[in-house]
Amino acid sequence: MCNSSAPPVLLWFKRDLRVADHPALAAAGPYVLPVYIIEPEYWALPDTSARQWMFTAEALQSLRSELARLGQPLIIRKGEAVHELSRLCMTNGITRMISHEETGNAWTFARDKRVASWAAANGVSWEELPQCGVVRRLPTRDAWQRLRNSFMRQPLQDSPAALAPLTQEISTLERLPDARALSMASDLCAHRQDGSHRAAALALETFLSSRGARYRVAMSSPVSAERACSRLSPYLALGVLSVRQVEQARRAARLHHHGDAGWHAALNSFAKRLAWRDHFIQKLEDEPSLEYRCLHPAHEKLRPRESDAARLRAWELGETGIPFVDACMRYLQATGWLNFRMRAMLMSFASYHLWLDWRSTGPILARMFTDYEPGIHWSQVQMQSGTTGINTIRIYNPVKQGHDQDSTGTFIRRWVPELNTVPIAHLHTPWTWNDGAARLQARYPAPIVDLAQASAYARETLWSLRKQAGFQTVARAVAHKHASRAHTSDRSSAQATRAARRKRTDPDQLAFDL
DNA sequence: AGTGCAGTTGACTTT
DNA sequence: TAAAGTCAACTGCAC
Repeated sequence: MCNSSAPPVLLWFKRDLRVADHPALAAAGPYVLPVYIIEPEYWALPDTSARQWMFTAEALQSLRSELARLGQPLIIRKGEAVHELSRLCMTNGITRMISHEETGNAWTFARDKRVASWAAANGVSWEELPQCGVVRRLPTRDAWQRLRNSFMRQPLQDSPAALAPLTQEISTLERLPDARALSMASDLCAHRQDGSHRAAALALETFLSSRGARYRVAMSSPVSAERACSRLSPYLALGVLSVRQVEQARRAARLHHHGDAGWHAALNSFAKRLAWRDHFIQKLEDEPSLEYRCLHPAHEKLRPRESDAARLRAWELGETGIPFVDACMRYLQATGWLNFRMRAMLMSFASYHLWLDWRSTGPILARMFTDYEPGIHWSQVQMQSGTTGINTIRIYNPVKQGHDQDSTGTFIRRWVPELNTVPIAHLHTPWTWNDGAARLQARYPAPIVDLAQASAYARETLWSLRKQAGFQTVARAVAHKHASRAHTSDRSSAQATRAARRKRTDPDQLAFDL
Protein backbone atom coordinates (compact mmCIF):
# COMPACT_ATOMS: atom_id res chain seq x y z
CA MET A 1 0.00 0.00 0.00
CA CYS A 2 2.84 2.36 0.88
CA ASN A 3 4.41 3.79 -2.24
CA SER A 4 7.39 5.95 -1.48
CA SER A 5 8.11 6.83 -5.10
CA ALA A 6 4.76 8.61 -5.84
CA PRO A 7 3.86 11.66 -3.77
CA PRO A 8 0.72 11.58 -1.61
CA VAL A 9 -2.44 13.53 -2.40
CA LEU A 10 -2.83 16.57 -0.17
CA LEU A 11 -6.28 16.53 1.42
CA TRP A 12 -7.05 20.02 2.67
CA PHE A 13 -9.60 19.83 5.48
CA LYS A 14 -11.70 22.96 5.83
CA ARG A 15 -15.27 22.87 7.14
CA ASP A 16 -15.52 19.09 6.77
CA LEU A 17 -13.87 17.84 9.97
CA ARG A 18 -14.90 14.19 9.81
CA VAL A 19 -13.86 10.94 8.16
CA ALA A 20 -17.30 9.40 7.48
CA ASP A 21 -19.24 10.36 4.33
CA HIS A 22 -16.29 12.46 3.25
CA PRO A 23 -16.21 12.52 -0.57
CA ALA A 24 -12.80 14.19 -0.70
CA LEU A 25 -11.20 11.63 1.61
CA ALA A 26 -12.76 8.80 -0.39
CA ALA A 27 -11.52 10.31 -3.66
CA ALA A 28 -8.00 10.93 -2.36
CA GLY A 29 -7.21 7.23 -1.94
CA PRO A 30 -5.11 5.70 0.83
CA TYR A 31 -1.86 7.57 0.20
CA VAL A 32 -2.94 10.91 1.53
CA LEU A 33 -1.48 13.85 3.40
CA PRO A 34 -4.35 15.22 5.53
CA VAL A 35 -3.86 18.89 6.35
CA TYR A 36 -5.69 21.53 8.36
CA ILE A 37 -4.49 25.12 8.35
CA ILE A 38 -5.27 27.43 11.24
CA GLU A 39 -5.49 30.84 9.57
CA PRO A 40 -4.95 33.68 12.08
CA GLU A 41 -6.27 36.23 9.60
CA TYR A 42 -9.59 34.35 9.43
CA TRP A 43 -9.84 34.23 13.20
CA ALA A 44 -9.33 38.00 13.32
CA LEU A 45 -12.41 38.72 11.18
CA PRO A 46 -15.38 40.56 12.70
CA ASP A 47 -17.70 37.58 12.12
CA THR A 48 -15.50 34.97 13.85
CA SER A 49 -14.98 34.43 17.56
CA ALA A 50 -13.15 32.49 20.22
CA ARG A 51 -16.17 30.28 20.91
CA GLN A 52 -16.12 29.19 17.27
CA TRP A 53 -12.39 28.57 17.46
CA MET A 54 -12.67 26.53 20.68
CA PHE A 55 -15.42 24.44 19.12
CA THR A 56 -13.26 23.98 16.01
CA ALA A 57 -10.29 22.97 18.14
CA GLU A 58 -12.36 20.23 19.77
CA ALA A 59 -13.49 19.00 16.37
CA LEU A 60 -9.87 19.00 15.21
CA GLN A 61 -8.77 16.90 18.19
CA SER A 62 -11.44 14.37 17.26
CA LEU A 63 -10.44 14.37 13.63
CA ARG A 64 -6.80 13.99 14.52
CA SER A 65 -7.41 10.88 16.58
CA GLU A 66 -9.73 9.35 14.00
CA LEU A 67 -7.16 9.86 11.25
CA ALA A 68 -4.42 8.53 13.50
CA ARG A 69 -6.51 5.42 14.06
CA LEU A 70 -6.74 5.01 10.29
CA GLY A 71 -2.95 5.19 10.06
CA GLN A 72 -2.07 8.75 9.12
CA PRO A 73 -2.53 11.55 11.66
CA LEU A 74 -3.67 15.02 10.68
CA ILE A 75 -1.00 17.58 9.91
CA ILE A 76 -1.96 20.89 11.49
CA ARG A 77 -0.28 24.13 10.45
CA LYS A 78 -0.80 27.72 11.43
CA GLY A 79 -0.35 30.45 8.85
CA GLU A 80 -1.54 31.82 5.55
CA ALA A 81 -3.13 29.16 3.32
CA VAL A 82 -1.13 29.70 0.10
CA HIS A 83 2.10 29.90 2.07
CA GLU A 84 1.45 26.70 4.03
CA LEU A 85 0.07 24.73 1.08
CA SER A 86 2.93 25.70 -1.20
CA ARG A 87 5.50 24.74 1.42
CA LEU A 88 3.84 21.36 1.92
CA CYS A 89 3.58 20.73 -1.83
CA MET A 90 7.13 21.87 -2.61
CA THR A 91 8.88 19.91 0.13
CA ASN A 92 6.91 16.74 -0.58
CA GLY A 93 6.68 16.89 -4.37
CA ILE A 94 2.89 17.05 -4.21
CA THR A 95 1.05 17.88 -7.44
CA ARG A 96 -2.51 17.00 -6.50
CA MET A 97 -4.73 18.60 -3.87
CA ILE A 98 -8.28 17.78 -3.01
CA SER A 99 -10.87 19.38 -0.75
CA HIS A 100 -14.55 20.20 -0.54
CA GLU A 101 -16.27 23.17 -2.11
CA GLU A 102 -16.72 25.79 0.56
CA THR A 103 -19.45 28.43 0.54
CA GLY A 104 -18.00 30.70 3.15
CA ASN A 105 -17.74 34.41 3.79
CA ALA A 106 -16.02 36.92 1.48
CA TRP A 107 -12.69 36.27 3.15
CA THR A 108 -12.63 32.50 2.56
CA PHE A 109 -13.91 33.07 -0.98
CA ALA A 110 -10.99 35.43 -1.69
CA ARG A 111 -8.55 33.02 -0.04
CA ASP A 112 -9.79 30.16 -2.22
CA LYS A 113 -9.26 32.29 -5.31
CA ARG A 114 -5.67 32.95 -4.20
CA VAL A 115 -5.14 29.23 -3.62
CA ALA A 116 -6.59 28.40 -7.04
CA SER A 117 -4.37 30.86 -8.86
CA TRP A 118 -1.29 29.75 -6.95
CA ALA A 119 -2.11 26.10 -7.76
CA ALA A 120 -2.67 26.83 -11.45
CA ALA A 121 0.61 28.75 -11.70
CA ASN A 122 2.61 26.02 -9.99
CA GLY A 123 1.44 22.86 -11.72
CA VAL A 124 -0.66 21.68 -8.79
CA SER A 125 -4.15 20.38 -9.53
CA TRP A 126 -6.82 21.25 -7.02
CA GLU A 127 -10.13 19.41 -7.07
CA GLU A 128 -13.06 20.68 -5.03
CA LEU A 129 -15.94 18.26 -4.50
CA PRO A 130 -19.44 19.00 -3.21
CA GLN A 131 -20.33 17.72 0.25
CA CYS A 132 -23.91 19.01 0.49
CA GLY A 133 -26.81 20.07 -1.72
CA VAL A 134 -25.22 23.33 -2.81
CA VAL A 135 -24.48 23.39 -6.54
CA ARG A 136 -21.55 25.44 -7.78
CA ARG A 137 -22.13 27.43 -10.99
CA LEU A 138 -25.85 26.69 -10.88
CA PRO A 139 -27.31 28.13 -14.10
CA THR A 140 -30.87 28.54 -12.82
CA ARG A 141 -32.75 27.95 -9.63
CA ASP A 142 -35.43 25.86 -11.37
CA ALA A 143 -33.83 22.40 -11.16
CA TRP A 144 -32.10 22.96 -7.83
CA GLN A 145 -34.49 21.03 -5.60
CA ARG A 146 -34.20 17.94 -7.77
CA LEU A 147 -30.39 18.10 -7.83
CA ARG A 148 -30.28 18.54 -4.08
CA ASN A 149 -32.62 15.65 -3.39
CA SER A 150 -30.71 13.29 -5.63
CA PHE A 151 -27.47 14.16 -3.80
CA MET A 152 -29.14 13.34 -0.47
CA ARG A 153 -30.32 9.97 -1.72
CA GLN A 154 -26.88 8.83 -2.87
CA PRO A 155 -25.27 6.28 -0.58
CA LEU A 156 -22.90 7.66 2.05
CA GLN A 157 -19.23 7.60 1.12
CA ASP A 158 -17.43 4.80 2.94
CA SER A 159 -14.66 5.99 5.18
CA PRO A 160 -11.41 4.30 4.21
CA ALA A 161 -10.47 1.18 6.15
CA ALA A 162 -6.90 2.38 6.51
CA LEU A 163 -4.57 5.09 5.29
CA ALA A 164 -0.98 4.46 4.19
CA PRO A 165 1.39 6.10 6.66
CA LEU A 166 3.60 8.72 5.04
CA THR A 167 7.21 7.78 4.68
CA GLN A 168 8.53 11.30 5.22
CA GLU A 169 8.47 13.20 8.48
CA ILE A 170 6.16 16.24 8.26
CA SER A 171 6.01 18.76 11.05
CA THR A 172 2.69 19.45 12.70
CA LEU A 173 1.41 21.57 15.56
CA GLU A 174 1.11 19.23 18.51
CA ARG A 175 -0.69 21.68 20.77
CA LEU A 176 -3.52 23.66 19.28
CA PRO A 177 -3.27 27.38 20.07
CA ASP A 178 -5.79 28.80 22.49
CA ALA A 179 -7.87 31.85 21.67
CA ARG A 180 -5.36 34.17 23.29
CA ALA A 181 -2.55 32.83 21.11
CA LEU A 182 -4.71 33.72 18.11
CA SER A 183 -5.16 37.24 19.55
CA MET A 184 -8.88 36.71 19.98
CA ALA A 185 -11.02 38.56 22.49
CA SER A 186 -11.93 36.43 25.49
CA ASP A 187 -15.29 34.79 25.09
CA LEU A 188 -16.52 32.77 28.01
CA CYS A 189 -19.66 31.13 26.60
CA ALA A 190 -20.11 28.94 29.65
CA HIS A 191 -22.70 26.63 28.10
CA ARG A 192 -21.18 26.18 24.67
CA GLN A 193 -21.73 22.88 22.85
CA ASP A 194 -18.81 20.46 22.58
CA GLY A 195 -17.18 20.16 19.14
CA SER A 196 -16.03 16.56 19.43
CA HIS A 197 -17.31 13.92 17.07
CA ARG A 198 -18.56 11.97 20.07
CA ALA A 199 -20.77 14.88 21.13
CA ALA A 200 -22.06 15.26 17.56
CA ALA A 201 -22.98 11.59 17.31
CA LEU A 202 -24.68 11.75 20.69
CA ALA A 203 -26.74 14.80 19.68
CA LEU A 204 -27.86 13.06 16.49
CA GLU A 205 -28.74 9.84 18.26
CA THR A 206 -30.65 11.42 21.14
CA PHE A 207 -32.52 13.80 18.85
CA LEU A 208 -33.77 11.07 16.54
CA SER A 209 -34.55 8.58 19.28
CA SER A 210 -36.13 10.80 21.94
CA ARG A 211 -35.46 14.55 22.10
CA GLY A 212 -37.11 15.25 18.75
CA ALA A 213 -40.49 13.72 19.61
CA ARG A 214 -42.11 17.15 20.09
CA TYR A 215 -39.78 19.06 17.75
CA ARG A 216 -42.58 20.49 15.68
CA VAL A 217 -44.46 22.09 18.56
CA ALA A 218 -41.52 22.72 20.87
CA MET A 219 -39.16 24.54 18.51
CA SER A 220 -40.77 27.96 18.88
CA SER A 221 -40.20 28.60 22.55
CA PRO A 222 -36.65 29.08 23.80
CA VAL A 223 -37.63 27.12 26.90
CA SER A 224 -38.51 23.89 25.11
CA ALA A 225 -36.32 24.38 22.01
CA GLU A 226 -33.09 23.90 23.91
CA ARG A 227 -33.83 20.21 24.31
CA ALA A 228 -36.30 19.53 21.50
CA CYS A 229 -34.26 21.03 18.67
CA SER A 230 -31.63 18.88 17.05
CA ARG A 231 -28.68 21.00 18.22
CA LEU A 232 -26.81 19.69 15.18
CA SER A 233 -26.21 23.14 13.67
CA PRO A 234 -22.61 23.66 14.83
CA TYR A 235 -21.65 20.15 13.74
CA LEU A 236 -23.15 20.75 10.32
CA ALA A 237 -21.47 24.16 10.06
CA LEU A 238 -18.05 22.63 10.64
CA GLY A 239 -18.77 19.36 8.86
CA VAL A 240 -18.30 17.18 11.94
CA LEU A 241 -21.41 15.53 10.51
CA SER A 242 -22.39 15.74 6.85
CA VAL A 243 -25.87 16.94 6.03
CA ARG A 244 -26.32 13.72 4.06
CA GLN A 245 -25.51 11.61 7.12
CA VAL A 246 -28.10 13.55 9.08
CA GLU A 247 -30.70 13.33 6.33
CA GLN A 248 -30.23 9.58 5.96
CA ALA A 249 -30.34 9.05 9.72
CA ARG A 250 -33.58 11.04 9.70
CA ARG A 251 -35.03 8.73 7.04
CA ALA A 252 -34.09 5.69 9.09
CA ALA A 253 -35.71 7.22 12.16
CA ARG A 254 -38.90 7.80 10.21
CA LEU A 255 -39.20 4.07 9.65
CA HIS A 256 -38.39 3.40 13.27
CA HIS A 257 -41.13 5.77 14.51
CA HIS A 258 -43.60 4.61 11.89
CA GLY A 259 -47.22 5.27 12.87
CA ASP A 260 -46.47 7.93 15.47
CA ALA A 261 -48.09 11.19 14.37
CA GLY A 262 -45.90 13.43 16.53
CA TRP A 263 -42.71 11.87 15.23
CA HIS A 264 -44.05 11.99 11.70
CA ALA A 265 -44.64 15.75 11.96
CA ALA A 266 -41.29 16.25 13.69
CA LEU A 267 -39.24 14.38 11.12
CA ASN A 268 -41.00 15.98 8.15
CA SER A 269 -40.46 19.38 9.66
CA PHE A 270 -36.81 18.58 10.31
CA ALA A 271 -36.36 17.43 6.70
CA LYS A 272 -37.64 20.79 5.49
CA ARG A 273 -35.18 22.62 7.68
CA LEU A 274 -32.27 20.55 6.39
CA ALA A 275 -33.37 21.46 2.85
CA TRP A 276 -33.77 25.15 3.74
CA ARG A 277 -30.24 25.02 5.09
CA ASP A 278 -28.83 24.10 1.67
CA HIS A 279 -31.24 26.54 0.02
CA PHE A 280 -29.82 29.49 1.94
CA ILE A 281 -26.21 28.45 1.51
CA GLN A 282 -26.93 28.19 -2.22
CA LYS A 283 -27.96 31.84 -2.16
CA LEU A 284 -24.59 32.98 -0.86
CA GLU A 285 -22.91 30.66 -3.37
CA ASP A 286 -24.85 32.40 -6.17
CA GLU A 287 -24.55 35.90 -4.72
CA PRO A 288 -21.52 36.42 -2.46
CA SER A 289 -22.33 40.12 -2.10
CA LEU A 290 -25.24 39.06 0.12
CA GLU A 291 -22.76 39.45 2.97
CA TYR A 292 -22.20 43.15 2.52
CA ARG A 293 -24.80 44.64 0.16
CA CYS A 294 -28.59 44.83 0.42
CA LEU A 295 -30.11 42.28 -1.93
CA HIS A 296 -32.51 45.01 -3.09
CA PRO A 297 -30.33 48.12 -3.53
CA ALA A 298 -33.16 50.56 -2.71
CA HIS A 299 -32.49 49.73 0.96
CA GLU A 300 -28.84 50.82 0.92
CA LYS A 301 -29.51 54.20 2.46
CA LEU A 302 -32.54 53.24 4.50
CA ARG A 303 -30.77 53.21 7.84
CA PRO A 304 -27.73 55.24 8.92
CA ARG A 305 -24.58 53.36 7.94
CA GLU A 306 -22.94 54.48 11.18
CA SER A 307 -24.96 52.85 13.94
CA ASP A 308 -26.02 54.59 17.14
CA ALA A 309 -23.32 53.29 19.47
CA ALA A 310 -25.44 53.36 22.63
CA ARG A 311 -28.29 51.40 21.03
CA LEU A 312 -25.93 48.91 19.47
CA ARG A 313 -24.21 48.30 22.77
CA ALA A 314 -27.46 47.96 24.73
CA TRP A 315 -28.68 45.39 22.22
CA GLU A 316 -25.43 43.44 22.25
CA LEU A 317 -25.29 43.30 26.03
CA GLY A 318 -28.95 42.47 26.56
CA GLU A 319 -29.69 45.78 28.28
CA THR A 320 -32.45 47.22 26.10
CA GLY A 321 -35.04 47.27 28.87
CA ILE A 322 -37.28 44.85 26.97
CA PRO A 323 -37.13 41.72 29.16
CA PHE A 324 -37.69 39.05 26.54
CA VAL A 325 -35.20 40.59 24.10
CA ASP A 326 -32.58 40.87 26.84
CA ALA A 327 -33.21 37.32 28.07
CA CYS A 328 -32.76 35.94 24.55
CA MET A 329 -29.57 37.91 23.99
CA ARG A 330 -28.02 36.87 27.29
CA TYR A 331 -28.98 33.25 26.67
CA LEU A 332 -27.30 33.42 23.28
CA GLN A 333 -24.22 35.01 24.79
CA ALA A 334 -23.99 32.24 27.38
CA THR A 335 -24.79 29.24 25.17
CA GLY A 336 -23.74 30.16 21.63
CA TRP A 337 -27.14 28.99 20.40
CA LEU A 338 -30.73 30.25 20.21
CA ASN A 339 -33.79 28.82 18.49
CA PHE A 340 -34.67 30.11 15.05
CA ARG A 341 -37.68 32.18 15.99
CA MET A 342 -35.85 34.07 18.73
CA ARG A 343 -32.89 34.74 16.44
CA ALA A 344 -35.36 36.30 14.03
CA MET A 345 -36.84 38.37 16.82
CA LEU A 346 -33.44 39.68 17.96
CA MET A 347 -32.56 40.69 14.43
CA SER A 348 -35.97 42.19 13.76
CA PHE A 349 -35.79 44.21 16.97
CA ALA A 350 -32.34 45.58 16.06
CA SER A 351 -33.32 46.42 12.49
CA TYR A 352 -36.83 47.80 13.01
CA HIS A 353 -37.22 49.06 16.55
CA LEU A 354 -33.63 50.18 16.99
CA TRP A 355 -33.23 51.08 13.29
CA LEU A 356 -29.66 49.73 13.17
CA ASP A 357 -28.01 48.77 9.88
CA TRP A 358 -27.60 44.99 9.51
CA ARG A 359 -23.94 45.45 8.67
CA SER A 360 -23.21 46.51 12.23
CA THR A 361 -25.52 44.04 13.98
CA GLY A 362 -24.89 41.03 11.68
CA PRO A 363 -21.27 40.46 12.72
CA ILE A 364 -22.20 40.73 16.42
CA LEU A 365 -24.70 37.89 16.04
CA ALA A 366 -22.33 35.91 13.81
CA ARG A 367 -19.69 35.95 16.53
CA MET A 368 -22.17 34.81 19.15
CA PHE A 369 -23.33 31.84 17.08
CA THR A 370 -21.14 28.78 17.60
CA ASP A 371 -22.93 27.47 14.52
CA TYR A 372 -22.19 30.51 12.32
CA GLU A 373 -22.93 29.43 8.77
CA PRO A 374 -22.41 32.41 6.42
CA GLY A 375 -25.03 31.45 3.83
CA ILE A 376 -27.80 31.01 6.38
CA HIS A 377 -26.68 33.91 8.50
CA TRP A 378 -26.52 36.66 5.89
CA SER A 379 -29.71 35.52 4.18
CA GLN A 380 -31.57 35.59 7.47
CA VAL A 381 -30.00 38.86 8.59
CA GLN A 382 -31.23 40.53 5.41
CA MET A 383 -34.65 38.89 5.55
CA GLN A 384 -35.23 39.98 9.14
CA SER A 385 -34.11 43.49 8.22
CA GLY A 386 -36.46 43.81 5.26
CA THR A 387 -33.65 44.51 2.77
CA THR A 388 -34.32 41.69 0.31
CA GLY A 389 -37.33 43.49 -1.12
CA ILE A 390 -39.08 40.18 -1.84
CA ASN A 391 -40.16 39.02 1.62
CA THR A 392 -43.04 40.43 3.55
CA ILE A 393 -42.01 42.77 6.35
CA ARG A 394 -42.11 40.85 9.62
CA ILE A 395 -41.82 43.13 12.60
CA TYR A 396 -41.90 41.02 15.74
CA ASN A 397 -43.52 42.44 18.83
CA PRO A 398 -41.12 41.32 21.58
CA VAL A 399 -43.77 41.70 24.28
CA LYS A 400 -46.23 39.52 22.38
CA GLN A 401 -43.46 37.01 21.65
CA GLY A 402 -42.60 36.98 25.35
CA HIS A 403 -46.20 36.26 26.32
CA ASP A 404 -46.51 33.59 23.63
CA GLN A 405 -43.18 31.82 24.13
CA ASP A 406 -42.48 32.37 27.83
CA SER A 407 -45.91 32.78 29.38
CA THR A 408 -44.76 31.71 32.84
CA GLY A 409 -41.73 33.99 32.72
CA THR A 410 -39.26 31.28 33.71
CA PHE A 411 -36.92 32.09 30.83
CA ILE A 412 -36.89 35.81 31.63
CA ARG A 413 -36.35 35.17 35.33
CA ARG A 414 -33.47 32.84 34.65
CA TRP A 415 -31.61 35.10 32.22
CA VAL A 416 -32.55 38.52 33.56
CA PRO A 417 -32.29 37.94 37.31
CA GLU A 418 -32.64 41.69 38.01
CA LEU A 419 -36.35 41.14 37.36
CA ASN A 420 -36.95 38.35 39.85
CA THR A 421 -38.99 40.56 42.19
CA VAL A 422 -41.36 41.66 39.42
CA PRO A 423 -44.76 39.91 39.56
CA ILE A 424 -45.65 37.88 36.49
CA ALA A 425 -48.40 40.35 35.50
CA HIS A 426 -45.69 42.94 34.82
CA LEU A 427 -42.68 40.74 34.05
CA HIS A 428 -42.92 41.18 30.29
CA THR A 429 -43.53 44.94 30.64
CA PRO A 430 -41.86 46.07 33.88
CA TRP A 431 -42.47 49.74 32.95
CA THR A 432 -46.15 49.11 33.73
CA TRP A 433 -45.35 47.97 37.26
CA ASN A 434 -46.48 51.01 39.18
CA ASP A 435 -45.49 49.79 42.64
CA GLY A 436 -41.90 48.95 41.85
CA ALA A 437 -40.91 50.44 38.52
CA ALA A 438 -39.08 53.36 40.09
CA ARG A 439 -37.06 51.18 42.46
CA LEU A 440 -36.39 48.67 39.68
CA GLN A 441 -34.76 51.24 37.46
CA ALA A 442 -31.66 51.26 39.62
CA ARG A 443 -31.05 47.68 38.47
CA TYR A 444 -32.78 47.33 35.12
CA PRO A 445 -33.12 50.00 32.42
CA ALA A 446 -36.35 51.52 31.15
CA PRO A 447 -36.97 50.54 27.50
CA ILE A 448 -34.48 52.33 25.24
CA VAL A 449 -37.21 52.80 22.60
CA ASP A 450 -40.97 53.21 22.64
CA LEU A 451 -42.05 49.91 21.08
CA ALA A 452 -45.25 51.09 19.44
CA GLN A 453 -43.74 54.29 18.09
CA ALA A 454 -40.59 52.57 16.80
CA SER A 455 -42.41 49.76 15.04
CA ALA A 456 -44.90 52.17 13.47
CA TYR A 457 -42.04 54.28 12.09
CA ALA A 458 -40.29 51.20 10.69
CA ARG A 459 -43.48 49.82 9.16
CA GLU A 460 -44.41 53.08 7.49
CA THR A 461 -40.91 53.72 6.19
CA LEU A 462 -40.47 50.23 4.76
CA TRP A 463 -43.90 50.06 3.15
CA SER A 464 -43.63 53.50 1.61
CA LEU A 465 -40.23 52.56 0.13
CA ARG A 466 -41.91 49.54 -1.44
CA LYS A 467 -44.45 51.75 -3.12
CA GLN A 468 -41.88 53.90 -4.86
CA ALA A 469 -41.58 53.73 -8.64
CA GLY A 470 -39.33 50.94 -9.88
CA PHE A 471 -39.15 49.07 -6.57
CA GLN A 472 -41.24 46.11 -7.71
CA THR A 473 -39.37 45.74 -11.01
CA VAL A 474 -36.10 45.22 -9.14
CA ALA A 475 -37.84 43.00 -6.59
CA ARG A 476 -39.07 40.68 -9.33
CA ALA A 477 -35.55 40.31 -10.70
CA VAL A 478 -34.27 39.43 -7.21
CA ALA A 479 -37.04 36.87 -6.78
CA HIS A 480 -36.28 35.30 -10.14
CA LYS A 481 -32.65 34.78 -9.21
CA HIS A 482 -33.03 33.70 -5.60
CA ALA A 483 -36.48 32.74 -4.45
CA SER A 484 -37.40 29.19 -3.65
CA ARG A 485 -39.48 27.58 -6.40
CA ALA A 486 -41.45 25.61 -3.83
CA HIS A 487 -44.71 27.51 -4.22
CA THR A 488 -44.41 29.12 -7.64
CA SER A 489 -44.63 26.23 -10.10
CA ASP A 490 -47.63 25.94 -12.38
CA ARG A 491 -50.42 24.02 -10.77
CA SER A 492 -54.05 23.29 -11.28
CA SER A 493 -56.28 25.67 -9.36
CA ALA A 494 -57.37 22.86 -7.03
CA GLN A 495 -53.77 22.22 -6.10
CA ALA A 496 -53.18 25.92 -5.66
CA THR A 497 -56.15 26.14 -3.33
CA ARG A 498 -54.93 23.19 -1.30
CA ALA A 499 -51.49 24.75 -1.09
CA ALA A 500 -52.99 28.05 0.05
CA ARG A 501 -54.98 26.34 2.76
CA ARG A 502 -51.90 24.45 3.93
CA LYS A 503 -50.00 27.71 3.97
CA ARG A 504 -52.34 29.12 6.55
CA THR A 505 -52.25 26.19 8.92
CA ASP A 506 -48.76 24.75 8.51
CA PRO A 507 -46.02 26.89 10.01
CA ASP A 508 -43.43 25.05 7.93
CA GLN A 509 -44.86 26.49 4.76
CA LEU A 510 -44.29 30.04 5.89
CA ALA A 511 -41.16 29.55 7.82
CA PHE A 512 -38.53 31.10 5.58
CA ASP A 513 -39.66 32.48 2.24
CA LEU A 514 -37.03 34.15 0.06
C1' DA B 1 -89.02 31.24 22.96
C1' DG B 2 -87.10 34.80 20.59
C1' DT B 3 -84.45 39.05 20.47
C1' DG B 4 -80.75 42.12 21.34
C1' DC B 5 -76.18 42.68 22.40
C1' DA B 6 -71.45 42.36 23.99
C1' DG B 7 -67.78 39.63 23.37
C1' DT B 8 -65.15 35.98 20.89
C1' DT B 9 -63.33 33.50 16.99
C1' DG B 10 -61.54 32.84 12.55
C1' DA B 11 -60.74 34.13 7.81
C1' DC B 12 -58.85 37.50 5.37
C1' DT B 13 -56.59 42.16 4.21
C1' DT B 14 -53.38 45.79 4.92
C1' DT B 15 -49.25 47.66 6.42
C1' DT C 1 -43.97 30.11 12.00
C1' DA C 2 -45.60 39.23 11.94
C1' DA C 3 -49.02 42.31 13.71
C1' DA C 4 -52.95 44.95 13.50
C1' DG C 5 -57.13 45.77 11.58
C1' DT C 6 -61.71 44.52 9.33
C1' DC C 7 -65.64 41.84 8.95
C1' DA C 8 -68.86 38.37 9.46
C1' DA C 9 -70.35 34.46 11.95
C1' DC C 10 -71.00 32.64 16.18
C1' DT C 11 -71.73 32.27 21.36
C1' DG C 12 -73.56 33.12 25.82
C1' DC C 13 -76.44 35.62 28.45
C1' DA C 14 -80.11 38.85 30.05
C1' DC C 15 -84.59 39.81 29.51
